[in-house]
Amino acid sequence: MTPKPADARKSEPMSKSRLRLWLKLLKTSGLIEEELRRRLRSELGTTLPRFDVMSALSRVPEGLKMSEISRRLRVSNGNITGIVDKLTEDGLALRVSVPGDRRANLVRLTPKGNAAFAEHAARHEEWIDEILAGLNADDVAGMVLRLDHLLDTLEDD
Amino acid sequence: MTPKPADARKSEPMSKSRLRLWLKLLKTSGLIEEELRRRLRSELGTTLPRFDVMSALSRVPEGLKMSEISRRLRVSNGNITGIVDKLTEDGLALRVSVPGDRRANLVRLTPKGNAAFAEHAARHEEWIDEILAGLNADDVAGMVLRLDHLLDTLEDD
DNA sequence: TCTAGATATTTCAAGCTTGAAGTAAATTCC
DNA sequence: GGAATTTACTTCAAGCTTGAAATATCTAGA
Repeated sequence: MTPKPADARKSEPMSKSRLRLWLKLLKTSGLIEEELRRRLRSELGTTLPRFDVMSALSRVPEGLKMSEISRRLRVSNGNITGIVDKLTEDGLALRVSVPGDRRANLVRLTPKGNAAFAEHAARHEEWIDEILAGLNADDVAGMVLRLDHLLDTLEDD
Repeated sequence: MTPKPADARKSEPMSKSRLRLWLKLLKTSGLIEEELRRRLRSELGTTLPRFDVMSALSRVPEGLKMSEISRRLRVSNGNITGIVDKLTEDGLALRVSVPGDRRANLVRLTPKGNAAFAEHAARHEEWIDEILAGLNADDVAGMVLRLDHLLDTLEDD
């Protein structure tokens, strides 16, 4: 990790600088994610996966199919089964059968789930604001531009 | 996820744009990480945590203490115990006692471990180069600048 | 010396995650 | 209609991850 002089970097192969970029990206998102997990746990008694599922559900009052949740969150079906089970045990979500398709369920937040998530989402937004407080509007806009470009290149497979 | 018109964004509170930035950052690193995990698994029969531990060990031929590995990788001590156990079972790493401190062990790559990691690291670098192929030298440099700035603000706690 | 505290590691329970295999129901096509 | 395929979901084993508790050892201070 000892930084080389700037002029040495220029002659470095692209693969090395891309690798360095990846390591920085990973470190950055890991640090932020770790902080969020800690706060979700200690201040709200929940976890990031549950927060993510509730977040997806909160956008669609009529509910989402299990497979739709896993598609949106990019995680496996089996994973969602377990998380929705837990949310259901805690009275935050429920499964509703889909008329005309006995294979599927719609998962929906309960009123209790909605109230809990409203609170969680507000706290989450405050935390991000605090964690990223060192970035001004230009920093944020510049970073978003770069990330959009990167996401574009990633998403055409 | 429906994008608002650009002029609507300007009046949006900073907390919202910081939140959007975080979601993009998370998505980006998640997509790349997922691809790396898949390839480590299918092409090299290993996992990201093992790769990370071997990577840390490969930089220090004389070995690292368990606690030093967990500090560098920012994961818990108990976690490292399990991963080093597995690497040891596979003959890729070994524990060496530290003269003068019977509490600690140095963990070291075996010759087999070194050979395996050299191969893994080369493939890993190729994959990153391929995954980030859409970014040219300027893109990479610009992104690194932004990330360094963000890391600076994160690391003064 | 003795003892309080710090350090190094392991163990454990609980939870997340995946990919594969299994069940059930719907759809397509001959 | 009936067989083959696809879709929806659950179950399971294996592995990662954490935080807390348990051991063992070392270190520093009274």
